[in-house]
Amino acid sequence: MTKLDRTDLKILQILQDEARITNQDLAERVSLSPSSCLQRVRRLESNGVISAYHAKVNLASVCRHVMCIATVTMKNHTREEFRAFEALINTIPEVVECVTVSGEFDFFLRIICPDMSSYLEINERLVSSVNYLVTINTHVVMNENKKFGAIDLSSLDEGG
Amino acid sequence: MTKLDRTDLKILQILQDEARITNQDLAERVSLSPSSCLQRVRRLESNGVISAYHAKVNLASVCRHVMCIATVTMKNHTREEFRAFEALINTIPEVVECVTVSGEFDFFLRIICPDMSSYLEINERLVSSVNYLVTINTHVVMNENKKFGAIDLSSLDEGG
DNA sequence: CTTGAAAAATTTAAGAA
DNA sequence: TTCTTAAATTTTTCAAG
Repeated sequence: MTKLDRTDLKILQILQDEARITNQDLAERVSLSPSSCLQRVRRLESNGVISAYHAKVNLASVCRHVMCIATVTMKNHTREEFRAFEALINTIPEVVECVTVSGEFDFFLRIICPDMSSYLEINERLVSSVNYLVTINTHVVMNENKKFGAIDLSSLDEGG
Repeated sequence: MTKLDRTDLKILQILQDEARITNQDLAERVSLSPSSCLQRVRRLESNGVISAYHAKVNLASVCRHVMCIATVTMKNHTREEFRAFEALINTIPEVVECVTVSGEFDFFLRIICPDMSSYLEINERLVSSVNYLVTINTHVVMNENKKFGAIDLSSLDEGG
């Protein structure tokens, strides 16, 4: 783990929300010269502190779609079945997120697909993956109240 | 809703994962001249098709933290209580995502905070918001199997 | 949409705090 | 080290076709 100083955190905070800011503007915002600002950004990139830059696309303007969140519970908690399920997930592009969790569920999935009938197909593939020893509950996203974008790094640093 | 042609979709697909690509390189990838490529990107931005550019920060390299997913069920499904809850969500930076869903739960929340004790504080604030007429179930994220980044636009267009 | 020139930004290198 | 300055390179931007 690299040590990050206050300036690095400022850079990260800005780039989280304005990833295409010019280096000159960024340098000014953090009170550095452009070259030393660039040096820090490059270091954050090569250290993996910044792992990627994403454009956020307003899907509604591209095409109709549905977003669902599915809770998944495996009947048998063997390593093999988990591995098999995770492997399957990675072959389905509509499954855009998968996390393993503690508690009554094993996974949360986020699935984005054109309509409910295509959702049902995906659901069937997921359920059949481990010989139907899997319970999936689906929740259609009706509204995105707060979207996952930037994280307030200061709320993490100072003990929330 | 703006009409998007094949080239726009290619641009969106690339920018989703490589938001800081230079316009020259982007132009080459989509077989356009730099100036007309830039024109398209600017149009996508001003139409809101591209809503933001985010740097993805590897939180583990910044500081210790926990990510939780919480399911929320309101006892009373009145508009006022929903509004109150949504308003509260927006005052808590550690709640980085909130969606309204159909099914047995009303909301899914994603919460990122320094540790479980700060999580408990946030939980208490959420529960007390509507006179404790709210049920929250917490799931600690143990592993991020597949992270939410780019969406395969072709899987949406062609009927999944 | 393309070309091509002007303006701006990025990147590199030399050297100071 | 990390920073700044300054020059060279590359990119962005805009006008004209």
